[in-house]
Amino acid sequence: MREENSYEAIKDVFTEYLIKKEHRKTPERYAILEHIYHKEGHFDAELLFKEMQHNYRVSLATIYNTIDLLLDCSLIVKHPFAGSTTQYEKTFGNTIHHHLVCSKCGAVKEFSDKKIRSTIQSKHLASFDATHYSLYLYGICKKCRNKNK
Amino acid sequence: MREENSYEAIKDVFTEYLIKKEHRKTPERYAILEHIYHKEGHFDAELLFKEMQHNYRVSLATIYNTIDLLLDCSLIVKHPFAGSTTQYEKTFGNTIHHHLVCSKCGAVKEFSDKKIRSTIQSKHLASFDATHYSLYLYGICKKCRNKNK
DNA sequence: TTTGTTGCAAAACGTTTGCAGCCTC
DNA sequence: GAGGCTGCAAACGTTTTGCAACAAA
Repeated sequence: MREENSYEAIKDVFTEYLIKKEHRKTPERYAILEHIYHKEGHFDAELLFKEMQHNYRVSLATIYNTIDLLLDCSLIVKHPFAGSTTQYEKTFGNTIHHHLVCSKCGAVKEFSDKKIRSTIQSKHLASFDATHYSLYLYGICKKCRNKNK
Repeated sequence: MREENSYEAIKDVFTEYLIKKEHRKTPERYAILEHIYHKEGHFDAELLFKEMQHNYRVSLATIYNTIDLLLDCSLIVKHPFAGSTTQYEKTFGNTIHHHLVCSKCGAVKEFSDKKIRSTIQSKHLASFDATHYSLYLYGICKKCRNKNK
């Protein structure tokens, strides 16, 4: 299975990271990683907490702790969207996409553009190993544009 | 003076926005806009508050209020960098640049790439009027790369 | 066995809100 | 003059922290 394989690879990345940093490989950390990588879309700490309560008992504190680790090893990214909670997203296994953010209503839409993608990916910086990127286009969405005419 | 002209233009954008939205043109709002547009780099609400205390008395509440307005009319953007406070940046008057964010140490560096810039800018989306964009490349900076060898 | 990690609850912190007075319009 | 805006301080809600118990190494 493609998905199985890719999740196993992700798990290995995390394991390597934990070993390198001399952090412990706790079941909670893997449960959180697994949960994140088996769902789609953006999430915040509390959403994980609520969703996971059905299957696996973890405290919010542990979720925050694990989110920090996952950010540190780039398995998730932090988004700048407005709103009270910080939004995250997994970095691998997604169709690579960009975000359109409406400056008026805050709506976030995703799109994908091959040319933009390849231009960015082909950029190699001497002093920086880029593993992934986030692109946000800000503007006015269709709905808001029509509203204020 | 080039700078004077461009700041005046920014001010006009803000004024138009305030009129359109039927918000009042208060001295505090213009003072905050002016302060932001006469400084370089990223900032958060408290930094503005501290810096402005020397010249102009504004409350933190008003700063937050004004930041919301400036976000709404796209004169500033919100950044997704890690850290306790939300970071903002003016959208005009900067050399257009992209951000390199080190996943390890959190350092943020700026760079500029003509090809990336023009590819993104030439993208026209039917249902979305894009006014500006933010690009973040995530990876490991030189310092951290050497450290963990 | 050692010590990092967890869960819980309390604390901290950035941001928002309520309200009285002020100042645009 | 009316009502939006400000400053202040209190409230809110997310995230962090301290601590005792637990479990990975």
